Amino acid sequence: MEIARCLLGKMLVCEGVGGLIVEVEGYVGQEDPACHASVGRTLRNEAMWGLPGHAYLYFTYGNHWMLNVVTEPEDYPAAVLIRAIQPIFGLELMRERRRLHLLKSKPDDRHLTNGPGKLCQALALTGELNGLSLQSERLFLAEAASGLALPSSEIVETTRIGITRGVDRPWRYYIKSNPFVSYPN
DNA sequence: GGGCTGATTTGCT
DNA sequence: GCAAATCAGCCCG
Repeated sequence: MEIARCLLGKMLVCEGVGGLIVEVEGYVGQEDPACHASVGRTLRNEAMWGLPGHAYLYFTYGNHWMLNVVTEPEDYPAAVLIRAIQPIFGLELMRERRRLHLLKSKPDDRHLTNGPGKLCQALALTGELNGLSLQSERLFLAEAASGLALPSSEIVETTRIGITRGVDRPWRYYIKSNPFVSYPN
């Protein structure tokens, strides 16, 4: 889970649109009942068994793509789900893609990227990018401007959400008091 | 602001 | 067939 914590505060950019990672969850190994790899190696979760530093993208609930960062060496399935980012670049494009103005609720930039499905829509991340390196032209993960790691006093550790198995493991991390975190405590 | 529910497609048993 | 690492709308207060 060390890597999950390190990803907080890092910059994620896809074709000029992106922001700072503010919320993540770790899914580790076949023994983790919430990890997609718990069912073994399949076509869907193949990318998780691949090289670290690459993307694992999957589709769920009929509408949503989810972005994960593969974290362990080849043949050990583990990844960190990016649950929320703070928008920095390409705000206008994000607003267009999210179509907040068409929703009933009042437009609020927090709704651009405060959830794993929302941020994929805002950055236009789909299965097309599955398995891609996170140091590629299109999709890029970089150090935050300061280059400094976040002090642990700024990180909140809780249980993962939106799952039905392995709910006890405290592998969700987010930046304290950040307005773009989904379901802050 | 919080809780509940329907939507909708894919991958896997 | 069914469950799913979600989201938005609706109701309530």
